[in-house]
Amino acid sequence: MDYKKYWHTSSHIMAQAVKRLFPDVKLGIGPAIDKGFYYDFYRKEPFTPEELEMIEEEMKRIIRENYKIERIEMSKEEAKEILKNEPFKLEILNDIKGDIVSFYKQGEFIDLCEGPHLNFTGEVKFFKLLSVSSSYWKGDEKRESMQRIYGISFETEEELRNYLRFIEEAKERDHRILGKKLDLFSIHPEYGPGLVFWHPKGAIIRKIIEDFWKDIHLKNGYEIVYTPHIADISLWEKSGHLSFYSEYMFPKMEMDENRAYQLKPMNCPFHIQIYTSKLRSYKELPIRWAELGTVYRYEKPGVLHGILRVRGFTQDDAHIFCTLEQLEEEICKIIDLVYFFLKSFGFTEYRVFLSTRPENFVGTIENWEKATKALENALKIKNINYEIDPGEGVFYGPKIDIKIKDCLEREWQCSTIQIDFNIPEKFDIKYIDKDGQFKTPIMIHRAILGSLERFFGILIEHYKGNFPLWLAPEQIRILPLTDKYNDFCQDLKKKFETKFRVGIDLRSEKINKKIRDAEEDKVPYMVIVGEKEIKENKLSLRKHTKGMLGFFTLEEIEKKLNFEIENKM
RNA sequence: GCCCGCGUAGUUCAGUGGUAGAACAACCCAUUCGUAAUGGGUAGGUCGUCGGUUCAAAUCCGACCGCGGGCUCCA
Repeated sequence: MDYKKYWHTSSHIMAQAVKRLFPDVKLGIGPAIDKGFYYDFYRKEPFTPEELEMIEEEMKRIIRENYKIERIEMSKEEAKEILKNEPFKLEILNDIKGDIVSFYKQGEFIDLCEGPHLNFTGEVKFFKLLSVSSSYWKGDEKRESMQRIYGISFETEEELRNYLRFIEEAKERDHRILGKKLDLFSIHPEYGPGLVFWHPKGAIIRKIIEDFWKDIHLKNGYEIVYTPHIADISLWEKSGHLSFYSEYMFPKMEMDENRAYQLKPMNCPFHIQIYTSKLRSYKELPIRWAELGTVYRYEKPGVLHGILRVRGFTQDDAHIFCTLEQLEEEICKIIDLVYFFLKSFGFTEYRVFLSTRPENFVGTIENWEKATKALENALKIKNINYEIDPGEGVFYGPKIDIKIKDCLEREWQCSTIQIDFNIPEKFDIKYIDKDGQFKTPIMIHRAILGSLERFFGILIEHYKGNFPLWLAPEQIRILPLTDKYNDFCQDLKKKFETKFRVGIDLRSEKINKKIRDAEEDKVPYMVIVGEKEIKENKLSLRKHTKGMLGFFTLEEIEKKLNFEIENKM
């Protein structure tokens, strides 16, 4: 089923309804999007929920009236006459190349549009208008603010219901809500919007991720480095950040002795300093330096979002210094590492993008082509399907971006592999080659998880807070049936504690209440102890969301849990 | 940054000009129970901040800060 066409027609039906109800509203654009459709209208006031209902009713009428949808072609001159009262449409008309343009007409409504569309308005069966928001005309903040109405439509009522349920499901997974409920992190806007405070339960997950990350990097030919959070402003002048990145940088800190320091928005200039601390030989290359480097960027107020978009974050950064000949193999190795990490966290679906040379770039076209070729070859060697994003590379080099799909099929970009010709030249870094000549290495920037903050937010939503055992902050909670068994349970806790992260609920509550609270805290395993367990020397094991598993010995439980942890289940 | 909406107890929310409320959580007491909420009590709020209107402001108006939905941007 080609939903693009379906949704595009739905958006025209919505525009027709709006035009009938509010004739003064001017039309913008109304495309189908990944999931649904929208139409931008120019109007002073936003649409109210009541008006949305009116629009929905009118749309139902248009669908019932079942107009034939006709494609009409005409010259631009004729089109201008039809669109004389639609300033935004006229602007689009002027941008269109060629002399003939197409319109689509249904009933009294006609719209400049390339199509394609359905044949009749009655083919749209079930729809819902979802939200209203504003957007800039042509995405340009200097232009008019349009009112955008989003909607979704399907052929069957069931599909519509499923989609609405999906929206509800996504809300339940919201990392901002789960983060608060599960006591993982907080943000204190009065003391710093976009700055994340990791609570003990969130911090233990971060520690596990960091340890895993360091371990795997050391086993894969990387060396770990640490660099400062601030440096003299001159470093940022030299790197070029002050001229091309200053709008994202926190203001400099003026000091005495004529010095000013700058909080780092990126780690690369620091790694370069380590590189230049001595003379390098070709024998050392490739050099792979990794750092969980905390950077600060002054993101615009409106773009902050939970811990997915923040102002202080820790990148799982690495810089690889290598020769052009080594480039392809290094990229292959990075891709392997990316896939290994993503799989470990339960992400198995990816989309890969190769971004090529943008209009503004540094370096020679020859180098750009070599680097792009290297990225492309690596993808081919790895047999990876990829899409090309023409002109979307960073100004200093081409890149590969890997987007992961979470369990709701939502896409997130974490991993990025960027080739950089610029910075090695800016800092004039060299190595001595076989022939005794000084040469400039190529640098690769790469991040796998992206940032720990964003990745953690994605993980929370992906798992809905039900972390796999290896990540769960509290792996087991011991629930004594009554106070009588508290001492026994305290001893049991000591035994488990040598191998697992264990909690205990000693409140004089009923077992049902203790279970309910443990379930709500999303603790993977509950061990319930009463008369029976002590007598038979077996423990009652309950799994989160699954319920009672049966009776097991301490050893059996340890073995089972260890297996799950080792396999990251 | 722009458009719109919102800001009341730790949390979720009620309260539209006249003495600040509920539930959950916390604390205390009672209860000792077999796989998703035992009962009772106590404590907790300059109603985001500043200013204005008014005899009187959580409530009306303005500015600022922040949050949310989008736009733009991005790890």
